[in-house]
Amino acid sequence: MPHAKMESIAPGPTLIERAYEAILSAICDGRLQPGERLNQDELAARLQISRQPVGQALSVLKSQGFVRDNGRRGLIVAPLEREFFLAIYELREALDAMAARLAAERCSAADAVDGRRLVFQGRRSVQAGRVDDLISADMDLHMWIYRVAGNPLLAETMTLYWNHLRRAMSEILRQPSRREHIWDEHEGIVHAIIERDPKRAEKLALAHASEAADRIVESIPAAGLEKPTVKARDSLGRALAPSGRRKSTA
Amino acid sequence: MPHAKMESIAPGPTLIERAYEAILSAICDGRLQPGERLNQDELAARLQISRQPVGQALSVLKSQGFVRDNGRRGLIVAPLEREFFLAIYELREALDAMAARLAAERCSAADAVDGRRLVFQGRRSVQAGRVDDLISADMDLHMWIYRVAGNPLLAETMTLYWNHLRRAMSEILRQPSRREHIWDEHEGIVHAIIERDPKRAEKLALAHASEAADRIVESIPAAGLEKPTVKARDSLGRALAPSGRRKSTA
DNA sequence: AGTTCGTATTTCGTATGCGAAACACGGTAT
DNA sequence: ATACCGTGTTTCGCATACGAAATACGAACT
Repeated sequence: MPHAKMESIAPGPTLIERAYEAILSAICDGRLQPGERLNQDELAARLQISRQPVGQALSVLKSQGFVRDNGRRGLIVAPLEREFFLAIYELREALDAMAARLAAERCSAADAVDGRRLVFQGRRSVQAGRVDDLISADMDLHMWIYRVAGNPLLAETMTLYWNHLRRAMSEILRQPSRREHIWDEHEGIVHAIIERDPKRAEKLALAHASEAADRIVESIPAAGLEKPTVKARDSLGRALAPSGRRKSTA
Repeated sequence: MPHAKMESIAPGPTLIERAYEAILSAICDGRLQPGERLNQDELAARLQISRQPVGQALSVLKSQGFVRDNGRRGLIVAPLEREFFLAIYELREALDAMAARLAAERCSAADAVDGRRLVFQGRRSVQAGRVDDLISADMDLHMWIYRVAGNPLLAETMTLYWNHLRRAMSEILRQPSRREHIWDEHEGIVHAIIERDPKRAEKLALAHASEAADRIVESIPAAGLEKPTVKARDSLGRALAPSGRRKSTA
């Protein structure tokens, strides 16, 4: 008896995946500071799990460049380095330009609706002024482009890069003057895509990425920016612990 | 007393890293077939280590797309899928073009010497006719471009992608007719870079990647290509075991 | 007091132990 | 003969145990 068409249910998120997500998000929004040391025991205690899944999650994060070996003394959160962000933006210029071009070739009517909505929501976030929302809206819009471009690997790769960028972004978005301008550019790109004008979409996306690169560079001081051992421990603990119940930092 | 300027010695490769390398190379050169199931116990036994480092290595390989979840039944080697390679080549077109352009802007005299030597060695490999050597020479040349381009992240990213490509490449290089042509193209790109002609380098690199994409597509059948459970076990075992002290690629 | 050596502590990498969930198989009933 | 069901086996995720290597600290000696 064929039970209709039914696929096997997905094996729920493992502790490894949950640890990965928890640590990654803590790094990306700054609750774990650049250069801060990561202690497996401590992370495990916060997450209320054993060291095993924490270690596996850290292995993956290391391979993705979010954490870095610290000699024989474990791992540290990757510092914010100018050259690294320059490198990311160089790649982003090439990939965003391509993405915009492909998106303009493949944009459907339904996609267009989504795009317009994202621009609207972005404008609203600018009004509201919360920095976290601005970052989310920015990411959402660019992810829309990647999705419409129809290349899953592109979306996946850029998701990683954007997680790196998020770490430096709250600095950039400090000055509210730029915010309107950013969304003017976004709107231009989206319109070019919706109107299926690949050339223009590509050109605008390239210019947008270029500008963003300039802004990043000036926002990151020459040397690595690692604030040594700030006591942001409390908010970290709360955010990492799935049940909210946390051992005090001692 | 400062003992001259002496940096701390690097902590040797861990079992995790060695397991990662061993499994990755087995996947990339086909000793582990697409779709083949990966058993932690078995891999651990072959490598003569415990399951722990094997599991960590597999976590990383999974995050990089070389292995894939197989429901609740562990992991399998990622099948060779047409869409995936199309996606890779789409990215590669953008990134190779950019890399060639940047390399042409930054190529030094010493770089030029290396580039010419790589072309020479490539031609020699074509003469010799060993497929493994051809793949290595191809990779080496493209890695040279990435390195000269001066973007470490680009080199790292493309290394990953090339490891994926290697899996499909031996199929392509079957027909020896193409080989000469490939190295004609390589030579053209290298010359453009050495002569510091970014426009031409970019154009040639784009065309080269485009052609390669076409070749890949026709070499991969429409559906996933997983040969079920071939008995390549013996060569695998020898190659994975650390005691097997010969690197064939060297 | 300053320096140096030895010991305790930290912390990772690795191995092993344990339980749960899915598969494989053989026996039984129809 | 075929369908079904219960048991044994496999295999993974997670926890814990153990040893090595490095640091940190304190005591003793000059």
